[in-house]
Amino acid sequence: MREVAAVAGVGIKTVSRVVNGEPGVSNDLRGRVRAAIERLDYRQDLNASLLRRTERKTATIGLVLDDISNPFSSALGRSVEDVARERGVLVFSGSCEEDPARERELIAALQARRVDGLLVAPAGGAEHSYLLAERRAGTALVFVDRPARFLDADSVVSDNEGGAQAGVSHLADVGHRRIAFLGDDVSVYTANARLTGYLAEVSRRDFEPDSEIVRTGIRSISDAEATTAELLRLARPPTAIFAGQNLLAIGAVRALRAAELEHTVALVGFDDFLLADLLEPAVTVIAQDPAAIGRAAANLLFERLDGDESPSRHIVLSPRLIPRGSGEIPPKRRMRRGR
Amino acid sequence: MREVAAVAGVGIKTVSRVVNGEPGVSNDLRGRVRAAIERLDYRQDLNASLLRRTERKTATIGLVLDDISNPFSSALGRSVEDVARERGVLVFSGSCEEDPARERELIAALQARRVDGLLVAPAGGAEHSYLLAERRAGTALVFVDRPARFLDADSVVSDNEGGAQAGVSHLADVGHRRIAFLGDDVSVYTANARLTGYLAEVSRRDFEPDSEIVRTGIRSISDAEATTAELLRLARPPTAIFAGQNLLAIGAVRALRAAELEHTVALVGFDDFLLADLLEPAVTVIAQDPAAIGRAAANLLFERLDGDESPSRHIVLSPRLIPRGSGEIPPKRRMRRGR
DNA sequence: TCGTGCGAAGTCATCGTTGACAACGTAATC
DNA sequence: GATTACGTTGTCAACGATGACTTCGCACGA
Repeated sequence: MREVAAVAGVGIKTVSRVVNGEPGVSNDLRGRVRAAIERLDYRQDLNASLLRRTERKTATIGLVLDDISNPFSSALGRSVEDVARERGVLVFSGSCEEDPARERELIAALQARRVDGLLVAPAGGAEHSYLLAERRAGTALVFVDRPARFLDADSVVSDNEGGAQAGVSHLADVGHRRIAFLGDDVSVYTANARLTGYLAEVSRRDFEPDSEIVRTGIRSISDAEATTAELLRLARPPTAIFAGQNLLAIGAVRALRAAELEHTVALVGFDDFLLADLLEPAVTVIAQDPAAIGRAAANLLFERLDGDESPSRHIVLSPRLIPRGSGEIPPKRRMRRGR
Repeated sequence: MREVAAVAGVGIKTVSRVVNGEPGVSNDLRGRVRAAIERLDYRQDLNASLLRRTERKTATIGLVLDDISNPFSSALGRSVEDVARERGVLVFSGSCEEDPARERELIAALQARRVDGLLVAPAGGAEHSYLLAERRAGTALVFVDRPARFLDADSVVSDNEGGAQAGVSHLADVGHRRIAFLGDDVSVYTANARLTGYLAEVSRRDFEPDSEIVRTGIRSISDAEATTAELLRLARPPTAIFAGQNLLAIGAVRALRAAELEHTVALVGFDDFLLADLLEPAVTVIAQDPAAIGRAAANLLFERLDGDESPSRHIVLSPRLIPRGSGEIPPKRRMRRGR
């Protein structure tokens, strides 16, 4: 900057004024400064600039998700990015893999870089009172996909419980009485809520509860595949499966295919996924709208950054049942293998 | 920081030493400083810190991709993040949507924040000589998925041409002579390379070239679906389709299904995608390894940041043909609809 | 002629932090 | 006892930039 000033033959402050488009610079000087900037490839150092500025904003936010390569997360991330871009804000993104320690590390790293706001999908089991201090320090904070624990903060989530209940209800309407549940660890908020919805509907319908067909702690496609295979080998196998997450539904499809039962055992999954409609049978899902969740969360965050100090808001989006075939398979008495 | 120093009753420099784990602080003082930090919820301001430091590193890199919500991109992004995390580096990510202007804007925003390095998948048509200045200024630069234009810089790409050629060759081996090509705009490097591979193989085999069945400028699932439907309605429809990208293969599947030709017309896609193996027929693909590409690019970037000044390196990863069924359908004489 | 007002440009301190260096106290050495 | 050495701690300037303020020149009206 000093160099630019020297080359243009002006004071350093004038360069600052030109760079920031402030008034009070003659056209002559403005031109000379512009030329010097061009010639020297000068780029303003935003970090230094923001250090000095009164309104200490880095025009930067942090996005902490479970795993940005999950289709749900990446769609959400993309919509956050789009909202941020409109405001000239850049997004740091990080995956915490359901590890509370990793979550804290990530958030600390983001804090150290003085992000203006944080969008967080908290890891299962994490506890967020430690964020109180950050918030007092002025960082906006919105929880996304999952609410905070022990901290009163904005959140944007799906109606997981209602969605799961609707899914199970759908299966029950077709005639199923023995519906298995596949879900992630119950320490994960969404997994727990969906399990709750499942149990609520099972009990509302007076189905025989059976812990043997309620499986939690399942995280990956291959976990889900193995567990489903196990379920299918039970003495009294389920006639339908409710999968609590996109990857788990995919794993269930794999296992059903392997057992050639995809047209026999019904399946409803939480989360829509690409190609669900092209499988045979097409997979009935409770679809969330990740882009809408991300957009809503980002908008909320920016409202807070703009100074909205109203009490915490909790936005709940309703997922939508999309019947496609796999959820409409009626229960059939079937022979157990080898009997 | 001043506050911390006051509370601990020490000089500000001592606080700095404690925060940075520098030696030469007595245990007594170190303890008091730690306590004060804890009590005041002090967080070091990395931006200010890095401003002052001699080795001016922000421990931050930028990742510019076409669209981070694309499965290929998000897998790549995730592996970059993992490599970065090991080094305590945070990742800014942004999507440029094949828009060179957006790409420049994004890169300028990243530069203004003084990222240490950039990983860029350049937009089609973009030209990168403007990055010369940045690189002179010390920013490391690695191109990923696509090489730079008019700039000598490291790159990590797949062998697009070879992969496409192998895919077409595979179809030809099954007996196809009339193979359609679906691809993005040829200004996009990968699309162009894959088209080149396609044309090379078509000409090597002395197939009748026919521009009617070579379609470019296709970007989305729905574009691909519409175009495929069009191809199928031709007087002389192709007996096989080569889709130049994951989304395009999916669109082609949709159209084939709609026409009930999925078992009649062969299909090979570039890029693997989730569930490709569960479709009926399962989709034969030329699989890239996005995680490996991301990892390699990130490692290269960090080597450069560590001071490696050797000439530009160009890493080329070979994609792998995965036969699954759709690519092994032999050509059949078929009735045109309504004939 | 002089004071006034105004726009344009520059000076200086400062944001939070660290590098260079000085100052201090204590112990070992001559 | 004076000198040297060393480990601890503090002071100061500076990183690149901007906010508050001052200075300067000029036109204007009394």
